[in-house]
Amino acid sequence: MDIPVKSAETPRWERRKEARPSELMDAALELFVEKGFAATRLDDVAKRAGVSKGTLYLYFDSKEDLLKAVVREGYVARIADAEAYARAFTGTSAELLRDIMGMWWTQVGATPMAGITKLMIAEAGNFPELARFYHDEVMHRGMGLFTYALQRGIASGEFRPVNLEHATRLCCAPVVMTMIWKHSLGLCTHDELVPEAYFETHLDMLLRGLRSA
Amino acid sequence: MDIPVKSAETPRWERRKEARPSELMDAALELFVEKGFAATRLDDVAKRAGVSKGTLYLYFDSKEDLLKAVVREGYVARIADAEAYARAFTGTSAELLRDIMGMWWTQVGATPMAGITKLMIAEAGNFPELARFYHDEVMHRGMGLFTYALQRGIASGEFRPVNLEHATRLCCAPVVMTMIWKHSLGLCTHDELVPEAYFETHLDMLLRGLRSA
DNA sequence: ATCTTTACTGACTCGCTGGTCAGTTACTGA
DNA sequence: TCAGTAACTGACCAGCGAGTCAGTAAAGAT
Repeated sequence: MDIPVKSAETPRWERRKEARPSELMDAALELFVEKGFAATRLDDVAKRAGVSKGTLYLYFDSKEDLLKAVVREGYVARIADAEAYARAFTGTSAELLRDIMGMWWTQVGATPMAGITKLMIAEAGNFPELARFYHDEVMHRGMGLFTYALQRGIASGEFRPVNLEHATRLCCAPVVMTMIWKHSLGLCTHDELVPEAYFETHLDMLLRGLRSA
Repeated sequence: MDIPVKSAETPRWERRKEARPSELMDAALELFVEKGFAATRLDDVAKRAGVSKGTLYLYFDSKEDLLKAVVREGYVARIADAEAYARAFTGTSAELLRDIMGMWWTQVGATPMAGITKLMIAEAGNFPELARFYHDEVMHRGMGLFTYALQRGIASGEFRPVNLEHATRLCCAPVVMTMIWKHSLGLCTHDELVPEAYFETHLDMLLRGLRSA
């Protein structure tokens, strides 16, 4: 009697214990960035990952737990790589600044991970511990890279002495703004901005401002 | 029998038709900025404004309507004022840049209104029309002020020719970032940054980068 | 004083969604 | 081939909060 539709064909679902968490986190990242944390339904996250909501709860304790996983996952070891790169660098400090900015954009800014920054800005008030983690482990260490390059240039006489805290922020602000823009107001405009060209202008202006002459 | 507590004292509530809307919008602004749109309860908004939720619905059709009112209200005519100021300005373009930035910070950045920017970034995806309104009427016009000052300086030979689109964004990014920071990750750090000093450094660097020499 | 108007209240409804769990089905290995 | 296991499903529940409305009382009119 049972209707034997698709019998012996592909099973209705597969067991894929390994792949599920990252698929769920990818789906969650997209939706959290797009709609915000509170406005995202877990049913939708599960659907986008191709599973049911029950499965989501096999891998994550709660919605907040999922958010934390998404943020921690996105951060990964990229900053540590960049730190090692900076320490080993032997060229001019101007080149180092350019490299750090380029790596930041190509490996983070131009990827979906850039959305995490927007997400943390939107949700910092509701998840203070998570915000602190992100601030300490991502923002602060990331900014530290620029501080290092600036300090290095000043020590060698390549740059004039400037307020390090201020100069570091001035390096980062245009890049962070561009990442945020892409995932917020930029969505409702036909944006002609070419980030790479923009950052080239940014570096040019910055280096003129840092010239020791 | 009725317990005559506070009889003949202050009435339980007052009729204040005129003041209610702005009081409600002020309360809503605070909570939206603090918790985000979806995570804010209208009961809390009403309570903070000292009324019941029913009263809120006398003045606003829905939660979304309240958000729109808050955003439009915050924007007000400040930009128009600044535009008039810029057109009438007779000093150097460097001074004009400094004035625009200073006015922006003191009249918006340093007030609760700065939170609207963060709010729009967080909610742009959920309210496209509102985001477009904010983009066109606030961001775009605001950036136009800097474009004007830069163009003016280039025309007079005070600044060297630069990509206007890029330079405009470079002027704004540090200010916008500081406003956003104040209302997000900045909440969980004992931030030592003095915005006024930071913007002074920003202008100094910027003007060195713009020097025509 | 008393009536009328209307700003305001707060208890209620109802849809929605985070979270649960008993049951189902794909795999495993003997 | 046929249990045994565990990954997965989806119907369900409980609580929450946006939005409603019949009733209340403050201010104004007569």
